[in-house]
Amino acid sequence: MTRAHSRPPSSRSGRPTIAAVAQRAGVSIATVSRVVNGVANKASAETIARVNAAIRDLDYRPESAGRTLRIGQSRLVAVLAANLANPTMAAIAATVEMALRERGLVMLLCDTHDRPELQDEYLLEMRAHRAHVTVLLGAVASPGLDAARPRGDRLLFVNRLAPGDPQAPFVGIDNKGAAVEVAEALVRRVSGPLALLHGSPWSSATGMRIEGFVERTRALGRAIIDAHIFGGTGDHLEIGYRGAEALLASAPRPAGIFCTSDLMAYGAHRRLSDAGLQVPQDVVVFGFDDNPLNDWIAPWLSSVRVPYADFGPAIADAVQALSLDHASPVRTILRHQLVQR
Amino acid sequence: MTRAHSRPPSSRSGRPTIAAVAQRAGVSIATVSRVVNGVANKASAETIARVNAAIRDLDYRPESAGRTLRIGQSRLVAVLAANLANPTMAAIAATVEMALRERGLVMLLCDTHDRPELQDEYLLEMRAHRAHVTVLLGAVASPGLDAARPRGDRLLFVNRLAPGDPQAPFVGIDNKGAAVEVAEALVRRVSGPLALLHGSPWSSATGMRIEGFVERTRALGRAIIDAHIFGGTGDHLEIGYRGAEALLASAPRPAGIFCTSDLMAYGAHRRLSDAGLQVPQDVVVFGFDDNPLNDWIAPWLSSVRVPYADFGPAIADAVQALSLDHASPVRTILRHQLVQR
DNA sequence: GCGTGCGGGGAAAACGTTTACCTAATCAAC
DNA sequence: GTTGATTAGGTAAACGTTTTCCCCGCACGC
Repeated sequence: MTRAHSRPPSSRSGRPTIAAVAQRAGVSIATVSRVVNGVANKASAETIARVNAAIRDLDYRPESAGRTLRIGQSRLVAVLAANLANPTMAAIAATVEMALRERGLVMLLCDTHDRPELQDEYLLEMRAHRAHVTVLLGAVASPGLDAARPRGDRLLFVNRLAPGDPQAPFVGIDNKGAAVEVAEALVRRVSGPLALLHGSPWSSATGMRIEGFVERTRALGRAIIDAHIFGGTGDHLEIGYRGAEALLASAPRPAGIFCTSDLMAYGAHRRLSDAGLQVPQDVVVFGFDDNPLNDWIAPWLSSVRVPYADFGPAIADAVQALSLDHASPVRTILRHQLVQR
Repeated sequence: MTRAHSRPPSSRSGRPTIAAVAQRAGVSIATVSRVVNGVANKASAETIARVNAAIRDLDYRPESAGRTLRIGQSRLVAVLAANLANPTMAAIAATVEMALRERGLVMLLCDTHDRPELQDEYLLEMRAHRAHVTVLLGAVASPGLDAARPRGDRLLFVNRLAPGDPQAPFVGIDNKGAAVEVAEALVRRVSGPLALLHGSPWSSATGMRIEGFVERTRALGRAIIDAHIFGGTGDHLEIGYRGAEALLASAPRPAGIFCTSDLMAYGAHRRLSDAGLQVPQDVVVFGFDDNPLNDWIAPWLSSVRVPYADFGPAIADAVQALSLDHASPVRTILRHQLVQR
């Protein structure tokens, strides 16, 4: 049996702990902690140097569980994305992650698949991890969401407003304004009735896109053919395909179509191509999001470009504002841009 | 009236703790813990029921930091993806997340952008979080990676073999075999020389794709025009575009092109379209990955379909095998499929 | 001479779990 | 009736941090 010292310098797990660093630097663990966290006026320059040397020598990095337990807050920022298969969401997630990292935070990314039960499960899980802030990248109404807000969980809504609470912290674009611009552009480019293609409008983003487009189109004296597809799997690609199919049967056939998402536009385009129609020569198609791949694979698609690169910093800033000053009403509207092809 | 007991039932943070549950159920915290974790033969059916009732009443969920600290292992599975902007990676990440969730694990997803420093930073961060396993969804050689293995970090390599250690736990497809099939298909479909379009082959996946294609094409007596683009940003779309440009200038112009990724194929297609060429009528283009959107937006593209839906379960299984039996050599080869369009 | 403030640093108490021991009681087997 | 195993449950010690009190020494103003 090894008659060990009073305390082994590194834990049984084999990792260096703060105690090991303290021992090597010849100081107390309190001092090490203060040096690591940069507490001012609590250590001489010489002590700081000694501690940092020990940290380097031992390859020490503080364990997050210990800190989280003590602080009651982790450095994890949970991002609950509605659908990772959507390239726009994935692109936003990537920029968010980078921006958070620069601020010393770590992104925890999940895919809720737009399902309320999954969203609720994740909300609880993230609470258990004492997430710094939970970012809902496309929230869906759910019981767990209703429960989370009064409980004091810090939530940030992105793209879609909080269901039932338009005042909740939000980062996104002016969906309605953008849809108005789409209507104006389509009226300018084609004649005759315009088509609107969408699924169930239960999210604020979809709702406002529809609203803006309908209002402006009517105001400009154009008829609207509403080709909504409710029910089914809710898959945007399929909605687009089936919606376009319905439109092909309508007379007169609309020469301009507004789809409430790029994915829907992809689906619609597929059906139109199958029917031998050229986009945009025979029919102009507008999507929404203008995901980063469009320039390469959908040069036929007009869309509303959301500034995905700006989302990262904007969300990271909002996250920090939210954790510093709980009362501050965060609301960031990013600038979109019409892309016509 | 609150008669201050010896201990408040819920911590100052306002959340119910295991102590609160114990008090309400009239048992010790040890018993609550055992019930929560399903330890057999340590609680009567009646006690279990009482504890569960208390848990429901208080809306209790164990805090992960406490558990992690005690166990020395968190339920986080870190996934370090090389490039989230690639729809295939995003799709794989989504299936991984779902499969892990079914096994009670949580995915922590990061984007390394194929940069060694970032990968190293994340490896350390995940170690600090005591990640269950770290999954490298496209690893890149780096000093931190070399350091992590002897240290005992549990690593799982997906798609690309571990740089410098082909024996390390791996989940992926048979890249070389797939590339052989591509060569055979192209030889069958077009005549004349074939083109190979790729970037720097520092990853095993790219390397084996090149190897398989080159070997088989030569064996079949066809010439190869190698249009590699090294340097630059390394962006696949751009590589494809510039590579196609080089091919347009070559005589004779190849009637079949193999791009080592779908993204490259997108870029190439864009350049070919600009030149007025039709795919696949004028030139057959093969990509690799066949990401889920191809059916909709790239009906011109032939590709190797990786079974992204199978990755989730396969990776989750590997993660569990790795954490149960450290010695077991994990190696899963998933079945790919040639998709010709 | 005396308070007073400040720079520098240590001891120890949490934070919320899990689990190694212990103790009783019950029950089957001899 | 004594053993020995098994079930049921409690006590208390970790796990690795941060932070609140302390203490000490020294300079400063009076």
